[in-house]
Amino acid sequence: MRYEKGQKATTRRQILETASRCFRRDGVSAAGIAGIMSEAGLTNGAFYTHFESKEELVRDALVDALSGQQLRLEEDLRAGLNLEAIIRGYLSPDHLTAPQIGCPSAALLPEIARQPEATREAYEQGLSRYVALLAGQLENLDSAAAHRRATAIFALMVGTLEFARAIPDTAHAKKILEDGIDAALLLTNAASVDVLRNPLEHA
Amino acid sequence: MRYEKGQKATTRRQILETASRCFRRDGVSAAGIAGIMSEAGLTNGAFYTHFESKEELVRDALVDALSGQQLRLEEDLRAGLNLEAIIRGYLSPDHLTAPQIGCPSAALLPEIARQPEATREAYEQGLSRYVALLAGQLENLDSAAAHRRATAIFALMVGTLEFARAIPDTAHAKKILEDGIDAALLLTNAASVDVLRNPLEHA
DNA sequence: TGTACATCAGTGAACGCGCGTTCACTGATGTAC
DNA sequence: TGTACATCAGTGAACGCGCGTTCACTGATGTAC
Repeated sequence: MRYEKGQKATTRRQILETASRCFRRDGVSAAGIAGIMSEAGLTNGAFYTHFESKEELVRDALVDALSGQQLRLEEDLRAGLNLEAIIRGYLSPDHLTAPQIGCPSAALLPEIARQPEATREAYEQGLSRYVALLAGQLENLDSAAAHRRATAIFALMVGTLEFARAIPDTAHAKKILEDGIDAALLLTNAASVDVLRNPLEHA
Repeated sequence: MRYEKGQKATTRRQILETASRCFRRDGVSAAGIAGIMSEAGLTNGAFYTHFESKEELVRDALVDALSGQQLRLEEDLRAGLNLEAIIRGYLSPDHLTAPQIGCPSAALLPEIARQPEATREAYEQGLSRYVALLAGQLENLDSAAAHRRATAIFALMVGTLEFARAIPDTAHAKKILEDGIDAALLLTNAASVDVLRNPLEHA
């Protein structure tokens, strides 16, 4: 059959979004083409009409997930949420239990480190953009320091969510999320290491 | 042939250590039994003399890697290293480029979250013991607060190392490690969130 | 001391299965006349 | 307006391959007599 104009682009979107979900849920190497295609409502053969290889799908799906995450953050900021609200949302029980639609970093980071260079470059760009958005919310630091601090805050958020997802004790997992929130807020509010080492000198 | 007494235990150790390296290097689902066995100098058939399944190997290899990490930390502390030195060692270029013999959390966390409950329970125990050791180094906080802070510091360390490993730009990766060190030290030295919010009140 | 046998860690081929990828084919729709 | 043909997204079987796992077999050594 011949399909309506735009049909191919729609299908590609569908595959991309399904793959992005499958990768975050099952891991990149554990998620197979046939499974992704069938979950997208298609058969395995159609895959190569849209992508050259699994490697290309991984890269495109990662880019898609990263830009989705960025867009959601931009919306949240436009809606007036402050950094504390962003952090609380990220380290929430909802995000804990929904890796398949959540942060691609928290779901895939060590596996991204094992991907080909092109994929890792795409990741680096997505990460930098996201960190830049967070850095813009740190008003008590100059631009360079804010970027450095935002990198660490996001690393803390990712590591905390990964811990909480890995352990089977749900109550303990939620406590870990709380610990992460407290420390992230501390990093958000602290002006510099020096202030902490000797608060009086900076009074 | 019949082997000397203790031969079987030695071989099991050899398989375990090889597997532990392969899992951290390639990921759990990407590392295969045949590859691990051949890297251990054996053939695939011998595997089931020592382990019931890949799942059991994963769990045992993870436990082994976690206890190895704990032992190394205990040695470092006995040798007089303080928390800052521990953090600098963890977020060092050497650790960045040697995931196969490094921290199992940084190499495997999202994949651990997808393992069967028994494996995740084993991970939770290993993590708790490690965090408890770190907490013991936070002298400016009471025991409960130290444990909570240590959890966050370790999450920051893990997240930072994962970021640095994922991005292909080595110079940028090393900057990220530095950002992680600064923030981790800040969390190490800060007494509480309140101090940071209003330093003067606590003078 | 010498010989026959039991032991069992390790070998290597084979099992069914799912992987990523290829390809001849289908068939509804757009286009040409 | 009606008909013949070209298009091409999608189908589904098949490719070689490696996966986790099984199993009949090997053969050096310990043990029994």
